[in-house]
Amino acid sequence: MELRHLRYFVAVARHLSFTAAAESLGVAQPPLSQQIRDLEAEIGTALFERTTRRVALTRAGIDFLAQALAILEKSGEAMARARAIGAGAAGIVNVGLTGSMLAGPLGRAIRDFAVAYPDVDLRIHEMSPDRQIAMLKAGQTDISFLRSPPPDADLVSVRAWRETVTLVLPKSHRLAPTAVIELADLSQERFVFLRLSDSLFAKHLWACCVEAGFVPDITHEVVEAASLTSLVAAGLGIAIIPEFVARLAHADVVYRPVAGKTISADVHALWVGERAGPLIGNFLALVRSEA
Amino acid sequence: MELRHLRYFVAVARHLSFTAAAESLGVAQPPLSQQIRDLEAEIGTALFERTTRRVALTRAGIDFLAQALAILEKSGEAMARARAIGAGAAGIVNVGLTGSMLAGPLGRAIRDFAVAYPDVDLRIHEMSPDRQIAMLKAGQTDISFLRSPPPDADLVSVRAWRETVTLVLPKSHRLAPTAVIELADLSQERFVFLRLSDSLFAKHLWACCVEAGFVPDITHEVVEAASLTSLVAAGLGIAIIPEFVARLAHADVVYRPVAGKTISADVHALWVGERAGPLIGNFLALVRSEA
DNA sequence: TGAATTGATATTTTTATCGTATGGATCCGC
DNA sequence: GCGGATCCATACGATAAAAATATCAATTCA
Repeated sequence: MELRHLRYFVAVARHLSFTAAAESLGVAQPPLSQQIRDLEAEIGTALFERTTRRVALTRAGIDFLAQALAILEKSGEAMARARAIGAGAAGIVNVGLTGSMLAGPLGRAIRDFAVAYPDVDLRIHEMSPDRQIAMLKAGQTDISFLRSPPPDADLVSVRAWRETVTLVLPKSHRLAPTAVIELADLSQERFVFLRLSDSLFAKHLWACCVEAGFVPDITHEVVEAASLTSLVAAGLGIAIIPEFVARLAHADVVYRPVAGKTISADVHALWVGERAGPLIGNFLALVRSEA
Repeated sequence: MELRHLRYFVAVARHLSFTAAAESLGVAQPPLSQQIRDLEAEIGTALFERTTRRVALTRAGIDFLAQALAILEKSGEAMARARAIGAGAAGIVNVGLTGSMLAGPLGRAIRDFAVAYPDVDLRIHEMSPDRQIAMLKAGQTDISFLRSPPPDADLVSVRAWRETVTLVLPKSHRLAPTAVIELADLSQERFVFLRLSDSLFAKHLWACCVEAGFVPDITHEVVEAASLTSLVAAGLGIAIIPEFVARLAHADVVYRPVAGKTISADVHALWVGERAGPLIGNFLALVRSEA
């Protein structure tokens, strides 16, 4: 049995006429009769009761009609779904990221993507950077967003958006009134950092401090980027955070740009080259257009 | 797209090898490649990622595999169902009858039929005789069982089983001790009858009485056959009932055969000739074999 | 009763599927 | 690193399946 048999059968069952059905199918009547005959022979029972003048469904035919319609509909859906997935308009995208990403273009991109591709299931997985890389390689996520990712032969990496950093000071800090602050001015400060063992971005900041001529005095290490601002507000030190995170303004702190050589907080997208479906490309393109 | 494409696709997806899949399908490898190629062209997206050395499903392919399996299974089921219905091993049978039938062979037949044909849905519709005939003609029931059915050009009728009648007397009745009772002996009795306007069988009994030389004195008319025995037990008259109904013995009455010319209570099966499916034949054959 | 309509049948034409032969690419063993 | 083996793709002739044309038989309706 082939789908053609079902298409022909449904046409005859709809019109209850071989002639009319053949016309609607765009074929001649004899091949239609022949195909129905073949179908009945394969099933082993008559689907139509035909006199030369009237065509009627048998009981078996009535049941088979319902099944045939369901099968044909399912076939069409299967093709449409595969086509949509292939075109990147349907499917699942698992996105790895750290919480501090969502304040920037990524947050907007996630929202807009859901609107643009309603048949795509976008799933967010908030994790530490090294776990993100492990999940990517294990195939459990499709794309990850990291600041300062390490080079890796298995992974493709492009910059998703440019971002710089912002200094966070307690309102009462001696430098709070100062407009222009350079990194070197902070050599005697006490710092609140993301945990160096977790955060690649924190290591990058540390390296920038060293390049500026001092080793930062890190008094507290936290995991969540949002915690940094709170600790600064509590007067436990100062912090350097990605500029978009500073948009979640806190009343008890002030934000100041870091003058001098720009400190990068750029975010890079990473994925496994071979498993890059069109969905990933579509999503990444949207993220970059938001920047 | 044809089911062949799905069969071929599933084979390749199962083996993840064109060569092995072709062998399992019993075709050569090139036509298999060709069909997969055609399928992918029609869908508009690749279902496999192939290097010359490795075959893997794409995301679209993974989704399509699940759909293809479901469609193929459904196709097989549809054929099997149609085959079963055509062979009279599946479907629905609507049976029209009056309650007094179920005490006889029909009750056993219904039970046994459900065992023999588990895929057949046998539905009982208890109705008055004229309503049964109307339902038959309207196509709402498939077969009916009636005593003394009227001849009808649209309906086919065969005797389903032979049955005679039993006289029902109150225990205290003057004839209760008598073993041999003829119909003519009852000319002075008061009778409980099924309603003459409803029951063809009651009309038949009335005619038998007239033939025996008297017009029965009908003091009560009821609809349910079971009510007859209760009324007799209450001393309101005597009754003549089909013999199988007498099997539901009542403590306050006695049952006596009617001697002389046999009074028929035969049950006939009726159906519409053109709409007689194999199921009806199978069911009727079982009923007759129970008799 | 005869014209018209409808489905079945016979035969030719066309299309599509299949099989064989072959080529290119990768992997594996030496 | 080289040669054989394996695997999928391509090309082409053979074959089978489907479609079209012509025609027939049966029924309906005028």
